[in-house]
Amino acid sequence: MPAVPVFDRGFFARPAEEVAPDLLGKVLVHGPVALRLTEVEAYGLPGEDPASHTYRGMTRRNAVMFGPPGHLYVYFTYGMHFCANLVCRGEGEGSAVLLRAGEIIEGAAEARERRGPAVRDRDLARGPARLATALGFGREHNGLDACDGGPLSVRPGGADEPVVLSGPRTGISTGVDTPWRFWIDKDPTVSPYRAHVPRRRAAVAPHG
DNA sequence: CTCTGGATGATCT
DNA sequence: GATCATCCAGAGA
Repeated sequence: MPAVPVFDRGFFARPAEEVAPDLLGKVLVHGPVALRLTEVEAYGLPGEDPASHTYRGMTRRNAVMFGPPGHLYVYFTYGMHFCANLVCRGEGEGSAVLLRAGEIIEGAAEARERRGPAVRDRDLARGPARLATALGFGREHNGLDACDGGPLSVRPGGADEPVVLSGPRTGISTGVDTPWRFWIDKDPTVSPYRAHVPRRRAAVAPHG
């Protein structure tokens, strides 16, 4: 049987804003679950993109983003959610593409087991934290290589090139003028756009 | 569909 | 101490 073409490290060794639209329509595979990517966001370089986790330089959390391209960067946020990126550019640079949404095309049973029995098909991976859950990404997957022939890989999608649109990134408080969110036009699995809303934490009961 | 607010803890200043 | 690349339930239209 023919070998399945898999995206190599060179595919990711480019600016994230170029890799991001190229990922749309491609298939991200993690173990038994395969997902057709429908929405992604590019995050840029230290000192250049204020919305990027690498804006202020390397920390323990974002260290994987400064490593070689083609690896998975998983981070924990809002006290309960994981989100996943694919590292771009070259080692030491600090850039990545956030995986925001997709359509589950294989392993729907596993994805639903992780997401819950009542979740509709199109909502299984509609949103970055939902996508991470559906694919089973957690802390232990931070740094996982998508180019080493292991359980994580990116493969070609169908022959038809998707219609790609772009606009401002979702849920961020800075860098809102950079149109580095990319999605497939009219795809039902694309997450609804939400502007960032600053919110105060619920007031703690005053001493009693 | 839209809007609102709560959950919950790691991370960084 | 404030923020956070979010999700969910509930109310209203």
